[in-house]
Parts: sequence; C-alpha cells; structure tokens
Amino acid sequence: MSEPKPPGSDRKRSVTSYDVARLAGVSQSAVSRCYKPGASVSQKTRAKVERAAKALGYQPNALARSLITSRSNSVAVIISNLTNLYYPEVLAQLSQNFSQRGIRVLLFALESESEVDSALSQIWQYQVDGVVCAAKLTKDQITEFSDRAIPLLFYNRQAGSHAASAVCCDQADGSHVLCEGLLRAGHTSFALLKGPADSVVGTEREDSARAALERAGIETITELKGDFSYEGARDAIRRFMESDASLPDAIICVNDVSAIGAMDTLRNEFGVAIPEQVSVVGFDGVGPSGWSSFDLTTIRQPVRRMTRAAVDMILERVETPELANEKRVFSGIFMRGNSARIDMAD
Amino acid sequence: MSEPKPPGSDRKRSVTSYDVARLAGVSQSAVSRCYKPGASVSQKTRAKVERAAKALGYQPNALARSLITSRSNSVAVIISNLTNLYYPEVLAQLSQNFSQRGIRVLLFALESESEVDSALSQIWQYQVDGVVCAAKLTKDQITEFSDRAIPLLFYNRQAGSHAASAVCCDQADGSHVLCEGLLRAGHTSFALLKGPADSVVGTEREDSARAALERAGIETITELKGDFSYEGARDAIRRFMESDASLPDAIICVNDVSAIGAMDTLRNEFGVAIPEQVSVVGFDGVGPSGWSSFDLTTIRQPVRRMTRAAVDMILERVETPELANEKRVFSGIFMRGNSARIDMAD
DNA sequence: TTGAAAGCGGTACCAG
DNA sequence: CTGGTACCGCTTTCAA
Repeated sequence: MSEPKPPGSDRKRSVTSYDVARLAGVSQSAVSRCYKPGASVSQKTRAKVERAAKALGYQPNALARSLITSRSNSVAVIISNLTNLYYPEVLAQLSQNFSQRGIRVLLFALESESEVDSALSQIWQYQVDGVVCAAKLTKDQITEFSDRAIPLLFYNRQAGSHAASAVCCDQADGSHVLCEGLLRAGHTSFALLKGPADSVVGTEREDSARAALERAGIETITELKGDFSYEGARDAIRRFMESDASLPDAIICVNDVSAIGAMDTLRNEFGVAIPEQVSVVGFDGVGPSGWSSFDLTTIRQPVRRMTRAAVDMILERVETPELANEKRVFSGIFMRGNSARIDMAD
Repeated sequence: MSEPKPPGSDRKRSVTSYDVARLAGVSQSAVSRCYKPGASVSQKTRAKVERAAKALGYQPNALARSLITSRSNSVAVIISNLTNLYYPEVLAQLSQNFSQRGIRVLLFALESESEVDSALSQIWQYQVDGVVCAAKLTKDQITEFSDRAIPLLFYNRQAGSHAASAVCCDQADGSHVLCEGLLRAGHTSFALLKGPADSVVGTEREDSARAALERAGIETITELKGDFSYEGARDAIRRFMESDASLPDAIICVNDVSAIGAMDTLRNEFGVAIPEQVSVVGFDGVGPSGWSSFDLTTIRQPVRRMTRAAVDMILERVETPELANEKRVFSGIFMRGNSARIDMAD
C-alpha cells in the first residue's frame, strides 16, 4: 500500500470501503466491520462510517465479499419449462422466499433439457451456494454436485437413490385418491391422458392411476398420448374421437392443462357433456383449473408449503454441509370441482 | 507468494488456476490466458493447460474474474407480478436470450411494488451489468441508475422522460384498433373493464379506448374496476349485473385474463351469450386466450421480438455506455377470435 | 509467447 | 475496539 493516489486519476471506479474509511477518518477494516452482522464496533465509529457511507452512496461489493468468504449468497434455480403454467407460481414463491432471506436467485429457464449442461457449466463458474432443480439430471450430473460439495435439491423430481435432497408432491397418492373417488362413483371404463414419456412426474401419476384401476379389476384402460399441453390434449382427444372407440366414463389427465384441453375439445368440438357423459380429472391445481368454465376436479399441490420447505432445506445444507440429504413429500389437496362425478370416502 | 503449501493443509478449497498451472507445469498467467478469448498462447501451452484443467475439473471462478474486470456478465430482471400469466413467457424468453449470450440472469420477482427498494439494494451490491425492469420505479430510483452508470431498460413501462431505455407494446394503438373494429360492427354502448388505477399499462389502454369511443360520439361508457385478475373481473361483472344497468353491446377489457373472467362470469353465472349479446375483447394474447372456450378477440403482444429487442438493447448499452437511451415500440397483432362481433378495416 | 507481480474490493486474523 | 496485513482467484501490465 504505497500512495499511488494523486487525485486526478479519476477512473470510473465505484466507491469502495477505502473511500468511506478516508472520509470517515477510520481504517478500512473498521468500515468492513460495520457491515458484518456480529462485529464489535463502537457507537462512535459506526456513526462516522454510516455518515460517510451515506454521503458517498457506498454499498459493499458482494462479489469481493464472496470471493473471500467463499459464499456467494446466491442460489441457482433451474426450471425446465416455465411456460408450464404450474411453474410460474413455484418460481415466484421461491424467489420471494429466497429474497426475504437475503439470497439472490440466478434463474436458468431451460427450453429443452439439453440445455442443462450449459446451465451447469455456468453454475460452477458462478459459485452459487446451492441449487434448486426442477429438471431432470443424469446420474453423472448429480454426482458432480456432491463432488463439488454444492447442495442440490430437486423440486418434484426423484432424487435418484438419495444422491440429493428433494421436495415432492405425492403424485402417486394424488392419482390414487382421484381414481378411488371415480371408482366409488361407479365409473367402469377409463382413459388415461398421459404426459411425455420421459417425464418422471407424469409417469408416476400415470402408473399410480393404472395401478389403482387395475386393483379394482378394471382391465382395459385407453391410453392417450399427450405432452402436458393444451394442444397436446386437444390433438389426443381428436385422434381418439375420430377412431371408432366408445367414450370412456372418465378421463384421468396427467395435469390440469391437459384436462382443460381435453374438456374444451370434448365439449366444444364434439358436444360431449362434462361431467354427465364423461368425468374429467386433472392434477396440480393451477389457477385456470378454478375458472368457472372448467371448475376442475383435481389435486392441488401445496406450492407455498413446498417452496418454503425447499428454501429451508437448501439453506440448511448451505449452512451445514454435512447434513444428510432429505426428501420431503407433501400430500396434494383434493379439490372437488364439477368436472367429474366423484364420491370421496369421508 | 512464499510456499505455505506443505501438503496436509487440505482445506475444502476448490481447484484454482494455480492448481492447473502446477499440474501443467506452466505459470498461472498462462492458464488465465487460455480462458481469455483473444489471448496469445502457443499450441503447446494450451494443450498442456487443457489437459490439466480437464483432469482437475477446473472452471474459472466468475466472481474473481468479475472483481477485476468489473463486469459481472449478469443482469437483473425485475418483474412485479409473475403470476400475471403474461410474464412467464416474457421471463422465459429473456432468460433464454441472455443465456445464449453468456449472461446470467438474477431474478427479482416482486410480490408488491414496495419490495423494489430492497431489490435495488441487492442489485447495487451485486454489480450487475444492466437491469431489465417490468415494474414501476420512482424518478429517484431511475436517477440512481444513471448515477451508478448502470444501463436500465423498462419493459412495457414508460421510461419517464427518457431517463432510461424501453421496449413497449403499443398499448394505445392496440386499444384503438379494437375499438374501431367494434364501432364498425355497429356497437353503440360500451363498458370498460379496467385494471388497477396505478398501472401505467392499464391506463394507457383504457385512455386510448375511451378516446377512440369518444371521438366516435359515444358518450356514456360504463367503467368497471378490475385488477388484471380473473377474480377481479368476476367480481366487477357481478357488481355490474346486480345493479339495474342494462347490458352494453361490448366490454373492452384491459387484459386477457380480465376478459376471460368477464366472459366466464357473464356466461356461466348470468347466461349471457357471447358474442351474440355482448362482445368481449382483451389484450395481450396469452395462451389461454386461444383456448376454445374463450377464443378471445384480442391484441397479441409480439413477446419474442420484444424480448429479443430488450436483450439486444441492454447489452449494447453494457458494451457502449455512452449510447443514448432508446425507446422501441412494437405494434400488437390483432387476433380475430369469436368473442366479439368485429369488422376490421381491410 | 511467457512468467512475475500488482491489484480488484473485501474479510479475517493479528497485535496493540 | 482498532488498525495493519495477508489473502480470496483472477486479469493485466511489464520485462524477459
């Protein structure tokens, strides 16, 4: 620290703790301490520093701080398809919860799961403290997290053999509840409007529904291929209606948007009455499922509790890296709408 | 740099350029150069470094880099209400465009506009290169951006007297087009389902609609208070229908979600036929506006072009800070649905 | 082309 | 409680 500070070399540098120190007439260390939560600074010093800081508009440089503390106070959130209508709420809640706890959110909104690699590469470089992931990762990718000792939490994805923590909605239970209700109401023929084959969430819901129906002795279940989207559902229903198959009593849809697409198409293109001729059920409890045109019978995911849990769990593991992974499963909430004839147990 | 490196002090440090240098048998500077685009490194050196880096799983620390270059390669995106159904697409597009250009996105999803201050404070500390803002800022807040020389771009908000750049959809023009079409089709009595009073986007649309109607000699326009949401629209319609006013020929809604709420309520609660008894128009062109239950007549915002422009403009200004602010206005696209009787000029 | 050394803006440990 | 000083991991002159 010689004195290469002859005024006149006014580069566009932003104001640093040294500037504040000089103006306040204290050491740079003193300034630093004023911004550290549990530090011991006298009232007088603190006051001088605060005045100087305000005068200069000083804000500590988070990057420099992170460099030395090796804590960036930021987490990455990876979401595979934001346009899914279910994720915006998740993201909003995550973002707000993290914000309240002073954590910045780096968003990676993937258009396709193939972009995962580039996202991860950015994540490694950026020294995030943890990652919340609502996309599928390969085993190797998951391993890299533990190698780098970065806490990873899956949101509604399987934590493949507990290599990471996870927060999930109980997909199987939700589907089960719906199927039981439909069976109890006397439905005997069923169709299953599925999601993309590579979606774990989707297949869990589908498998559970299939299992519940088969247990009840239902043997033929028409399977329709969808992709979580309105259009996918519409096309699937069109294909089905143009075949000569007869209408099932109920259609179990992999998610709400599919269910809405199915309802709309059945009603508006084929004049099918819902729920009189066909019962339709969904899954998720997204906003539009409550719109009066649909009034969908569905399972609502407790998004707020799930996101809060996700934030708690990941931050706990940032604080205490040796903490074991944990999986928390939340039951969905049955929403009785008017899109299905259904009898609940109680 | 003495040698305090007797093996055994294995702290959980991550692998640095020094580690790579040692393994590759070159200087740390050489390693650094290999990661700088236009640097001069011999083939041989580069090869050695690359092998070592791969072996160690080295990734440069972006924070350290940013500290010295004073470029974080990250931008902040501020969005006031992500649950708006219009914003998720915007956010997804912004995120993808930035990602492709190697820029990280820090997300600030505000629940209420009062959280702006805390978001800004985080933004200052984080040394972002630029900010895209879809929320209202005060004059002082805008000024702080120019004081700190951080490029700011508003998305669909007025850039108050050109203190910042902006990308907007032409709200006034869109409303105008819709009103003209409705007038041409012979509608003579109108209701305006408004947004929150403090929304600039909303009032622009409303003012333009009002002006177009008044120019055509329409004098009484029923104004209904909404808040951009389905529920707000539903409640407004209920209040209206429970008054003894007679149905207008057309309802001009401030956005699609309001329009959907209005349609649903009119149809399903009051048995009003749309568009036979009432025409309904919206604004935005969100996904659900195309669902067959609604098939909304609306103005679609060219989101992809707008977000691309936003990304281009902000990054241009990061590269070239002296660039003047700019405002780019995009015309919306008329979407002829079946929710309104409407005649277009051509 | 290469390596040495001086920082970027903080934090943390140290003696006083 | 305070100031001095060694770093965090990288980029960037500057000589060699």
